[in-house]
Parts: sequence; C-alpha cells; structure tokens
Amino acid sequence: MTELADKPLRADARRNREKVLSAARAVFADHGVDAGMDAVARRADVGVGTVYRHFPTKDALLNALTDELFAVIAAHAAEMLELDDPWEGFKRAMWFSGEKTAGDRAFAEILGATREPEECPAKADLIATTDELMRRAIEADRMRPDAMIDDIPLLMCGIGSAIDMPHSRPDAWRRHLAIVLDGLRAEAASEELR
Amino acid sequence: MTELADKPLRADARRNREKVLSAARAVFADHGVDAGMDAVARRADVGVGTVYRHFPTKDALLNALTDELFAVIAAHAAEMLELDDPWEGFKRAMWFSGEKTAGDRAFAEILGATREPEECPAKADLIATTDELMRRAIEADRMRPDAMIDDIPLLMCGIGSAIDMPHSRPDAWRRHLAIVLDGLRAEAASEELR
Amino acid sequence: MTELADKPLRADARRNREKVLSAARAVFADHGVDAGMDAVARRADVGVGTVYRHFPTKDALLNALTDELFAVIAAHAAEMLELDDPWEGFKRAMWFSGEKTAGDRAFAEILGATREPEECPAKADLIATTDELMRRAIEADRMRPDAMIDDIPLLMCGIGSAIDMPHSRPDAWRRHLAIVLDGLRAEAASEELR
Amino acid sequence: MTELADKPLRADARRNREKVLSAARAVFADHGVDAGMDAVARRADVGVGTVYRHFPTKDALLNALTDELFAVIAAHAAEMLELDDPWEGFKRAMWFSGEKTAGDRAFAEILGATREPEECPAKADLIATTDELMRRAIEADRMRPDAMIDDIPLLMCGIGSAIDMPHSRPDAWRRHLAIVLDGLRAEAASEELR
DNA sequence: TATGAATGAGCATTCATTCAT
DNA sequence: GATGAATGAATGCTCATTCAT
Repeated sequence: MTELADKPLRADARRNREKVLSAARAVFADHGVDAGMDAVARRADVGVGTVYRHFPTKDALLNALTDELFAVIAAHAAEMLELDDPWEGFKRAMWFSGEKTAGDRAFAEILGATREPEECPAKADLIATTDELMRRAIEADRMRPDAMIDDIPLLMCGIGSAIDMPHSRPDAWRRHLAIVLDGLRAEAASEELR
Repeated sequence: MTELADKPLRADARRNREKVLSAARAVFADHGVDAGMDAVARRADVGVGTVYRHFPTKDALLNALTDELFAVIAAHAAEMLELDDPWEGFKRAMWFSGEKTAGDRAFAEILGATREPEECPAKADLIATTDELMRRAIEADRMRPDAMIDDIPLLMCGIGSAIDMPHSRPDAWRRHLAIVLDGLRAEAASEELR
Repeated sequence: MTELADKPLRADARRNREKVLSAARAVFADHGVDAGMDAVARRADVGVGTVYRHFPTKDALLNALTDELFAVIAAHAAEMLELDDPWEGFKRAMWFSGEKTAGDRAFAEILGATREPEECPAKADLIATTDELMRRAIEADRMRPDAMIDDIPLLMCGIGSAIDMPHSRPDAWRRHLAIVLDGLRAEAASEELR
Repeated sequence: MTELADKPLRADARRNREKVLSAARAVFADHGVDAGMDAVARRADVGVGTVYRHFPTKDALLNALTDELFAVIAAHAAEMLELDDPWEGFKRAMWFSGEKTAGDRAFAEILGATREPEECPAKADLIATTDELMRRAIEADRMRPDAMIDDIPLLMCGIGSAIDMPHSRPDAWRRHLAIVLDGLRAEAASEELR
C-alpha cells in the first residue's frame, strides 16, 4: 500500500511491461495491427494474461505503442524548435518523423486513426510542436502561408504506406517527402484548390 | 445464341450483380476492407450465396470494386492525354483521381496492396497512362525531372487516409494534393534526399 | 394421360434423364458421394433444375444410380440361377458383383447404407436372388451351412473400400474376394464365433 | 522446470483434453466423420476454441482419435506375438481388432484413408506387428501362403460397415470375420483369381 | 419444361478477452 | 502477479434445394 511496500513488486512489473511493449513493437511493426495478442505474448515470453494486465485491451496496447513513438518524435521536434532557421527545423522534424514511420508498419497503419487526446498525450504534444514549427516557418516567409498542421498526417500516411508496397523502391518515401517539402516552400504555392 | 438470346436470363442476374457491387462499394467504403461478406449480402438484400456466385472470393469482390474505380480513373486519364498542355493534363488526372479516392475507404486501403496485373487490368492501364502523362510533362519542362510513377501511390494514400480523420477539414485532401502538385513542378525541385 | 399423348414429351425427358444419370454415374464414381449436384448438372450439360426435376433430392439420385447397378448385378445373378452348379453360379455372381463395385466409388460408399426397399427395388431383387443362390449351394453341400445373405454386404464393402486405398495393389479386391469365397466353401467352416 | 512444476496447470487442461477426446469419440462414432466440431464441443461441454486449442484442425483430432484406437489394437497385437501358436495369435488379434472397430463409425470410415505415417505412428506399428503375425502363421503352415497384409484393411472395412446396417444382425461382423479367417487358413486356398 | 440464379443454414477456423489455477 | 487454458462470437466459404424467368 505504501510507496515503499510495493516498489519491489513494481520493479518486476515494470520489467514485464517493457518486455511486452518491446515485443509488441516488434510484432506489430513486422506484421501490422492484425497480428494477434498471442503472438505478442509469445514474443515477450510471457502469458497473454500478463499482456492484458498491463494493457486492458489490444487498443490500449496499440495506443501505448503509438504514443511512445509519438513521444520520441515530439521530443525531437521540440529540439528542432531551438534551431535558428525555422524551415530547417521543420524539415528535420519531418525527416526524423519519416524515418520512424517508415520502419513501423503498425504505426503507419494507425497514424491516421482518430484517438482521444487523453489516450495519446504525446500526439497532442507533437501536434502542438509541429504547429509551432510551421507557424514560425510561415512567419519567416519560408513556408507557404496556407500550410496547416492538418496537412502533415496525410503526408505521413503516404510515407507509411510505402511499407506495404514491396515492389516500389526502398527510398520511395524519401522521394515523397522531398516532393512534399518542396511543395510546402513559400515560393512553391501556386496550385489553386479545386 | 445471339446477344439477345441470353440477355433475358441475365437481366436479373446483372441487376443483382450491380446490387452486390454497389452494396459492397457502400459497405467497404464505410467500414473498410474488414467488413464481412454477410454485411455486404445484407446490404444488397441478397443471400451470401449470391455474393459468392458473382465473386468467388472476397478478394475477387474487392478486386472488382477496385478495378472498377481504376477503370473510371484510367479512362479519364486517357482523355487527359489529348490535352495540349501535358502538365495541365497530369494535374487534372490527379484531381479527378483524388475526388474518386477520397470518398472510398476500401479503395484507399487497397490502393497500395500489390495485386497481380491480370486481376486488376485497369490498374495496369492507369499506371501506363499516368506514366505517359508524367513523361510528357517532364519533357515539356513542366514537371521536375526526377518525378516517378512510384511517387503517385504514396500521394494517393495520403488522400485516401483523409477519410479516417474525421476531425480534420473536409478539404484536407485537396490541400494535400495542391501541395504535392506544387512540389512536382519543374521549378520546385530543390530538396535533396537524405 | 394416355400412353400416346405424352410420349413425345417423354422422349425428350427420357433422354435428359439418361444424360443426368450417366453424368451422375461418372461424377459420383470418380469423386464419391460428396460430389456436388452442380458438378453432375455441369457434366450432364444441363441445369441443376433439370437434375432436380428428375430426382427430387440428391439421395433419390443416388438411389436411382445405385439401384441401376443393383439391377445389372441382379440380372446377372438371375442368369447364374440357370447354371447347374449352384456354387459356380454363386461364385460367378460374386465376381461379377465385385467387378462392378470396384470401379464405382459412390456405389461402394453407398452399398451398406440402409435404404427402404421401395426406393431400391433392384436391391431387393438382388437380395432375393443371391439368397436363392446361397440356399441352393448350401443344399448341394458346396457352401458352409451357416452362411447367410447378411454376410454378403460386408464382403462387398471390403471390395468397395479398395478404391480408397491408393497405395494397395489394384488386385486387392480380387484377393479379398478369393479369400472370402474360400471361407464360404462347405469344407472351410471351422472357425467358431466369439 | 521439473516434471511436477508444470503439472498443476495441466491438470485441468488434461482433463479437458480427455473430455474433448471422449466427446469426439462419441460424436464421430455415432454420426461419422461428417459430424461438426461444434457438436464435439457441445458434447464435451466446452467451447469450440478449447477443442481447437488441443487439436489444431479437425483432421488432427480425427488422427488422434484413430491413432489412439490403433495404439490399443497394436498393443494387443504385440502381446499376441508372444503366443506359441502363431495362427491363434493372428486370430485373436483379428477378433480384438474387430471388437474395437465394430463400435466406432468414424474409425471404420477412416480406416482405409491414407494418412502419413508420422500422423498415425500407431498405425504403422500395427501394420508391422500384423505383418509379422502373418509371416509366422504362414511359415507354420497355418495360413495360406498368398495372404498379405493388404488383405487386412479390406476385411476390417467390412467389419466396420456393419455399423451402417442397422437391419442386419448384431453379430454380422462376427460371422464375416469367421468366414474370412476360415478363408485364410492354409488348407482353404483353392479359389483362383479372375 | 429447362435453366441457372438465389437462398441460407452449416462448417472449419480465428482471436480478443476472461478467469481458474 | 503471472499463467495460459477456455470462451464464443464472428468470418469466409460451400452446397442441397427452391423458384423466377
């Protein structure tokens, strides 16, 4: 009950939680969100029950996984906020984000799915940070003024989809990102909405 | 024996085939490819057996659905080949394609999935036509010379993903396409791959 | 109603009935009783409806098929009744029966199934004739006196089963019949029931 | 780690496995191999999932069932190898085998089906043992020299078929076996193959 | 009357989740 | 707490039979 009393137990539990998370990351990254909970448990060398002790539903596990990645990306994006050149900061944030997304099938599949902010706090962070990066870049006349935070998820979805297209080149997502970034430059804006 | 001779029997069947196709389109567009065949049948007001009579497997139904849309898009793209301005032709083809993709969740989900060309003949057509449109636009110095046909599916995936993001604006995909098109212009190329 | 009034129509119908029967014979003989009615119809180059017009259920078709074979065998057995040597007559009836059974998977599968005599009139005939052949052979002291008509179906089942055992020799059923016939001779009886 | 360590968990599972096996035995014995897995589960008072946990496919369940019976028969046959009188040993093995076969419809149906030896190890055993019993009986001039192991399955099939013939006497299979055994004696051989 | 499209119960199998040990 | 066995609704698909044309 006291903080001290259950610390020892938590040490074990925390280790298990990590084992589950990293197994889940591997399994879902490889096989997509349709992979089964049993596969996760097996990979974690743990019973399914243990998986469920830490994450009440598959969705919760997926959320945790996703948010973890969001957290990494958000942290990097926050660092980019320190750069003097806001456009450079935005670009680097995008390249980093792409790198993470492209290697994780489940993350790519989930990216777009709407989840409540309280389930994905890091996602909210990332959105806020990216928004700020964009605002600054626009202010500095480096990004087209009509660019919006909503444009980013679509870009990321394209990047994530590259995983499912085995016939296309491995650098497909890099080409895509380069094109979008060029399209986001201040001087690029010319296409009118239809 | 004549064309007319076997129409009578098929009149009903054809109507049912259409019913199935349009129910499938609705169901899969709404709920994605994981929707069940029973749901399709129910929506078509038809027994499951009927669905299976027209399409031997779920995959075949999905293929038919997809290819149908590919065919529409490919036909439009072929018309765009007639235009004098190759860049304009390419752009219009993309806008049309986006319009079709944005409303169909299943189509968006399937877009990337590799399927044998013989199962999706229209897809092959579309690829060939789009390739030609791009080749001409590049030749006319209107499109960046490093653009490739492989870039298009990623773009389309982003557009399709807009369906799964109910909180974002309805014109999200339009903004995305505009950005990508601007990024594809001849004068836009400046981002280097990392 | 009169014989003459519906003969013309029956000519067509009878031809169709024959087509169905022979298709069914081929299909069931090849693939066993689990073959589908559609397969029969396709082989007969006829719609399923036509099959059902002539035979109200799959079971009825199977009955007809079986009974037809029973009729052939029964006719032959009846001829054997003419022979002077009753044991020889019985033996020949069995060899003939084996020959027919061994080539027809469905017949073999069905042989044992109890069917109402009115559904299989020829079976009743065959039983009666075989019974008589056995009675005479016993009376002539050529067959063991405790032999019964009930022993025959079990023998036939063994013969029919040879079809499903691809690894065994093609003459397996012949060896089996020879053994049983030797076991049925008057002088063979020595094994007591347990 | 030790044998005892994992017994506790398995106590329940093993009981369930037995429940499933015996339910399956009952259901398949009664209704043949076409009985459904749901029926097995219902009879075992267990969810279908449990049946599948223990046996990955219906085929595996059938194999287990069959092989279990083969094992019992094979064990008995091995004992018969100890007898001084090889013919008596063979006979007893057959009577035992008949007793087991006659009560199990599924076993009878499956008997002939070719299965990979690794799926049915006991079947291979039984074949080897029976072969040896026959070899010895022939060597001792008690069995006809042309008898082969391949003759046995046909005999067993006949015995198994007795289940499907409710109108015939309950001792039908016993009569059949007696006849075949008499036909297998050394002094019986006289029928020539046709 | 012949046709073959339509029907829908039924089957083997999977998998997120619960719970006895 | 951890385990993994148990659960059962759901899924894709088949096939005997019916019925509109």
